[in-house]
Amino acid sequence: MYAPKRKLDSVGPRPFFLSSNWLDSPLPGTFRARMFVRVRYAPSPTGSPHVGNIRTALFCHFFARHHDGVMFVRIEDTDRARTVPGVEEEILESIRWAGIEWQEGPDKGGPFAPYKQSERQAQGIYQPYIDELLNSGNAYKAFDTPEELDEMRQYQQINKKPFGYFGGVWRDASAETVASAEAEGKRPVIRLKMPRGKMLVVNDAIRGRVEFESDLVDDPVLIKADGMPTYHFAAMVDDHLMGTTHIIRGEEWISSAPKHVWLFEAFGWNPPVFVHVPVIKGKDGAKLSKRHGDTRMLDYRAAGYIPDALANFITLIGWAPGGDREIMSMEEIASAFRLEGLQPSPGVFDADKLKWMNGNYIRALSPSELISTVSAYVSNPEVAAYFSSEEHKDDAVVSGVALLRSAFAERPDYVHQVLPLEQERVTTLAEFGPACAFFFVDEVDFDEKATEKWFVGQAHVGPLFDHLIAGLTGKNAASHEECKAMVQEFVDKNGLEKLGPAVHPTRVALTGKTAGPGLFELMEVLGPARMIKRLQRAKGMLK
RNA sequence: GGCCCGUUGGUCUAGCGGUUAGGACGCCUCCCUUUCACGGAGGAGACCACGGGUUCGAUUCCCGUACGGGUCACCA
Repeated sequence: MYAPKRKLDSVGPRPFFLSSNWLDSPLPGTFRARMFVRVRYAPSPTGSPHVGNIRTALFCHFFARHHDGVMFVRIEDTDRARTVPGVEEEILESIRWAGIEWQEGPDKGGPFAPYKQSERQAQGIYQPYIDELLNSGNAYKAFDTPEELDEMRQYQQINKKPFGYFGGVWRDASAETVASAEAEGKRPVIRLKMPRGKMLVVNDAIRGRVEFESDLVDDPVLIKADGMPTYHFAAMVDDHLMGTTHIIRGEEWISSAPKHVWLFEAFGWNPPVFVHVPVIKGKDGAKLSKRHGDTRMLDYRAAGYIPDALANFITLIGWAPGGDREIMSMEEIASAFRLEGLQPSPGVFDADKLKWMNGNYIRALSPSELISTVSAYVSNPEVAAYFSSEEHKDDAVVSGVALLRSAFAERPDYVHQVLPLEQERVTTLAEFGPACAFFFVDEVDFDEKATEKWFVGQAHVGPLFDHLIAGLTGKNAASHEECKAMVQEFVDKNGLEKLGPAVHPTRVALTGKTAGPGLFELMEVLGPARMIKRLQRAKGMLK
């Protein structure tokens, strides 16, 4: 288990080089590599985390690991209406499955607990800060009704004005006006008073200096009418309070970044470094979302992906170690991870390449890892549910996995022999089901093309099966070599030039298919009893 | 529409002023071989979006244009 080398109590006034200008500083890379890092992963529990969300978490994790820093998780649940029960658990489960390690969070506490904004709000943590802003004149109460705001937006749209709230009547309303509105019992929101005529600079670690004209940035709501803070407010206050050194988040946040830097400015706080990572796009070029299908992180677990493979693959979208390296362990990525390797442009999620990578990871599994991995997979109820759903319906997988599951329980030794035979032929764990099914069923399903090709009009096949049945009868086991000798003997006696004409029909009789593991390996595992039965049944199908 | 960001083969990318523009996925061919797969060897595929500069020299630096993306909520 990874433990931060840095003591938590070292969080405090940050050294000069952690200012957002750190990129401009002449400090050599070696010095930067030792910089103190505290990063947060701040998801909102409004829906199942998808691969894009988890990639951000992965970046946080690798960055923190690389610098022996701290990663913490903070749940941004300030929108009560949109908070979905159970999602918080799913988020934690997703990042845990991805192999991410965090040192502080809602599940494990930490020096800055609580790590859930609804709880922080309940403790009154944000109150003094909003009061400070109100007192310093950097925030104001606005009493507009939703209808009025709608009207404003329509007006702006029609007149092609910049959209947004640029003050209305409340930005500079007199104390009396505000007081009388309050006396009427109206519930205001509190908005940040953005500066006018100023250039707001966001120092982004990937893009460098990004400028925004403050006149074009509207006044964001800080506190909603129900008293809850918005993301803009809560996240920045918390990032300051929790000692965040780097805000690693999706590129979709970049346009609200000037609001965030201004907030830090208004408080007189030293801002963290912003790192806006590029979005992940679907094949259609648009930001990855549910409608692209197969984006939910845990669906990949159900679909048979190895977490390390998925993690490896998605961190490579938008990040590269700088050479030709691609297949990298979590450790290797952590040690190679530098912000400089982050890409500014969005990347497309290529499911084919993911499959290739997953196949690589499956092949790299040791015999014991193979067994434990597949065993855990087939006993996971998520799997059947996933492949029974309408979008992913695959009966072959469902039944194959069920076969494997009961085989694990009833004849583990047999399964252990079977699995390695398909290891280099599958690209997902799910494929083990259909691929291995023939080992476990009483009667194999015959592929029509296979029987047509090898069971029809091939005079030597009948005698071949008889030969094998005769050779197998009375045996308890038949080794790879013995099986091969048997087939070879038939080939020699009948003047067949190659092994093929004997091998292929035998394979079809035994497995029902034309593709699969080496015939003799598979025969050894199958054993004489099963083979004799199958050979006899196949004999009856010859034409 | 405003603002912001981006642009190297279909996709992920290396490159950080001078390269036959490298690798990976996918695709094709061949080899290995009892099939499939793995593995190995090749191949097709990029006028480095376009147009201007700067420079002895630009994929690399600067400016435009085009195209793509992001964002414009009392959501995050």
